[in-house]
Order: sequence, then structure tokens, then C-alpha cells
Amino acid sequence: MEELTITGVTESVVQYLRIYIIEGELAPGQKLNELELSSRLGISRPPLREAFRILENENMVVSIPRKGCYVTELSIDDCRQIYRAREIIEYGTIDCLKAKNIRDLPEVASALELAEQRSSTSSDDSQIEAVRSRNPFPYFHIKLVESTENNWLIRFYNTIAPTLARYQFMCYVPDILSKVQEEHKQMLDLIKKGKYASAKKLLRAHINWYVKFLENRMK
Amino acid sequence: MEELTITGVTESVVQYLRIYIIEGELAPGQKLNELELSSRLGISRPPLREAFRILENENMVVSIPRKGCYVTELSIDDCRQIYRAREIIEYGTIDCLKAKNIRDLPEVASALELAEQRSSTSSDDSQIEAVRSRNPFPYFHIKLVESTENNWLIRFYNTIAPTLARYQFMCYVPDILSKVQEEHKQMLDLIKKGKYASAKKLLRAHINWYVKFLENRMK
DNA sequence: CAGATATATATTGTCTACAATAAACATTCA
DNA sequence: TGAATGTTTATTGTAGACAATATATATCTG
Repeated sequence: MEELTITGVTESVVQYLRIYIIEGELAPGQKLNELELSSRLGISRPPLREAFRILENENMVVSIPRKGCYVTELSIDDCRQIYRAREIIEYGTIDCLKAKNIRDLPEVASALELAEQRSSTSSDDSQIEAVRSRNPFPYFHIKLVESTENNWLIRFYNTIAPTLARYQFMCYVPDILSKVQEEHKQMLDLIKKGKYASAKKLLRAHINWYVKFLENRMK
Repeated sequence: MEELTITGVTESVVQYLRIYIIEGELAPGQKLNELELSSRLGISRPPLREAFRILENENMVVSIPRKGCYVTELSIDDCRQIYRAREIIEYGTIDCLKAKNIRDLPEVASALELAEQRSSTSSDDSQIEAVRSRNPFPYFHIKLVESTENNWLIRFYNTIAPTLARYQFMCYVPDILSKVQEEHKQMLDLIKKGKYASAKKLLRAHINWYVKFLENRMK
């Protein structure tokens, strides 16, 4: 864990801790000692504490008053909950699109293309690379939610995205990439045709399958 | 704005600022000067800054790096967005209840009773009193969302609740209380009968009506 | 030897002070 | 007189130090 640059300390720390929590280098349940961490990162405690508050809202860490800050534990139960929450957001997203009769989603389409390029060219480490890069979160879904132009919905998704990334990272296998990709393509297609209800069904099936997959891997 | 007590400074500051932003004593767009605010509250800047980070996640304040922290502006557009987001969450809530076949909601029912008692006994200032009290947010809806036992969904609702309270406070008129109360009762009844789809419809109508009401008042 | 209590240590919570940056003002030049 | 630039002032960002509390350890007692 190398030192940070000079400017925007709090935000930099947030990004760093996010990555390391997602990758498990900061393990679930691990205590984050303020003095140790701040000295290791070459910063002081106040900005670190501000970073904790931000990460706390994402449920990446849990802060217990007068005790300390801990990396949030992962569990099958929480996994079910967060994917159910994601489903609800994306259901709402599709409803929004339907209400506005939006069918063309250029941003989502280009995100999909980008992902396709990446999966065809890169090695098995692509997920790890993606996580390490500045924006480790699934572009497709973010762009989809962003297309609603509902800032609160977008905010919700950004809140759960880091934890979603934790589960995905923990259970990563390259095999499923093509399946996921294919289903994303189908979904975009269904929306383009205005078949919003079908898109929802596909989404639900997709999530249910994925949660089962994660559950099996987690045991 | 009186001084604070000694313990749990950050959380106390959050609560205080929440209330004052909701009531408009800290007006939309107003700059929150760290030095001025901290001295006025009798605290130092670090915990105030931590409080800012928490309020930032609720979109109660907007923090611009190296410029400062501002009370988030309200707008008709944002109002539409947040109530659409609320609808999505509550739709998801009802879906959860349906999936688990939950019909009895004792917590929600008692919240409703409590509200009824309050509306019948108290004066026109009840809303203001409610806001000033420790838990100013609409119990009915919180208890409803909590009944899903989905911590992420609950987190979402708690995120939007303060801003919902701002719109409600801004446009408060005692007349609508009985109507709102009545519709809550109906909704609880529909859920008890397992008529989840009807509950959804009622919810949508309720929200659409309320947003229209708010829009008119805001002009 | 086990349990409870007291002490010591480590860690969080908070405050004060310094540094860097942005904004406001005045001054100068066209 | 207006605009641009330099200087001053105010405010945010960060660091380091102090205080309070919780935890761990050691000692004492039953």
C-alpha cells in the first residue's frame, strides 16, 4: 500500500480504501486502526476519518463509537438483500424508461461495446484490472440507471456499487463473463423494442441466477 | 441556535443541521462557513466536517472542494425525482412483502395509530413539533420499508427521508393530514388482504397527487 | 487456581494551529 | 473609465497535540 499524492486527500483515501476492501486486502471484519492507517498512507487522521464517514454510508465500513472502524462483513444474507435492492432499482429504472418511452440508450450501448472489446482481448485478469482501474464498477448497469436522469436513483446505485463489486470480486470466474454479456445485449435489445416487461423478466432471471451462483461460491 | 452538549459531537451536529435545514433556518443555497458554524455551535471544525460528509450523502448539503459547503437547493425538478425514487422504493417494498407473503404489519399499524392520536389531539403546529422532535420523519413509510428487513432498502429510505421532510415542511398545510392518514389506513388494509397490486396503485395515485400538490405550492 | 478489580496502555474523540488556496479588493495601465 | 493584474484577506485543507475512554494486562483476593 503505497503513499498518496498531495491533493484531495480525503477523496483519494476513499478510492484507495474502496479498492482494497473490494479486493479483500482489507479483509471483512478487519479493524481499521486510525493511527496505523494514516501513517501507512502518509496522511493525518482528520481526512481519514472523513473518508470513513463516506465509506460508512456505502456500508463498506461499520463505525462503532469509541470502538473503531471495521470492514463490513459479507454474508449470504446480505448478498441476497443487496441484489434484491439492485433489482428494485433496476425495475424502477425500466419503469422510468417506459414512462418516458425511452428506447435508444447510446451510453449503455457504448458501455456494452467497451465491455465486449475488453473481454475479447484481455486476459483472465481483466476483472482484477477493471477493479484496479479508476472506475471498477459495472458500466452497463450504471449507464442504464443514469439514463433515467433521476439523481436519487443514481445515488442509490452508486451507494450499492462498491459492495456489489466486493461480491463479484470474491466470486470471480472468467467463465460467466460471456453469459452476462449476452444477457446484457438481450436486455438492451428488449428495451429498444419497447418490450419493457420482458426486460424486467430477463433482469429478474439474471439476478436470481447470479445470486444462486454467488451463494454456491460463498459456501 | 443554542450550543450543544458534550458527547457525540459529530452525530449531534448532524441532527442539528438536519433540523435547521429542514425548517429552512439554514436556507437553500446558503453557504455553511466552517469557522462561523463551529464557533456558533461551540465545537471545533473537524467534527463539523465529518458531519458535512454525512449530510452530503443525504444530499442535504453540497460540498465543492476548496470552495465550501452549501445547503442543497430545492426545485420542482428535484421534487419530482425524489418522489419518483420514493415510489420505486415503496414499490419494491410491496413486492418484497408479496414475495414473503407478509400481511400483518404490527409496527406499521402502531405507527399509524400513533399518528392518528397526534393529529386528533395536537394543534396546527404539530408538523413543526414533529420535525423538532428527535425523529421527524414519517413513521408510517419508514416502518413499512423496515418491514422488508432489507437493510439496503432501509438505507435508501433513510437517505431520502431528510429531503422529503424538507419538501413536506416547506409546503405544510394541516388540511391534507386527514387525507394522508386515510390513504395510509387504506393501504395497510389492502396489504392485510393480500391485495398488493391495489396497494401499489393506491401508492402511485397518492404520490402523484402529492407531487402535484407540492408543485402548486412551490410556484 | 479462578475470578475480580485496579492499573497501564492503546485508541478514539476533539481541539488548536499551520499551510495552501480561492476570493475580494485595490492599484495600475491601456 | 474599464479591464487586467498584483496584493491582501478570508476560508478551506491538513497536520499535530491533547483529553477521554475502552481494552488488555497484571495483581490481589477468595
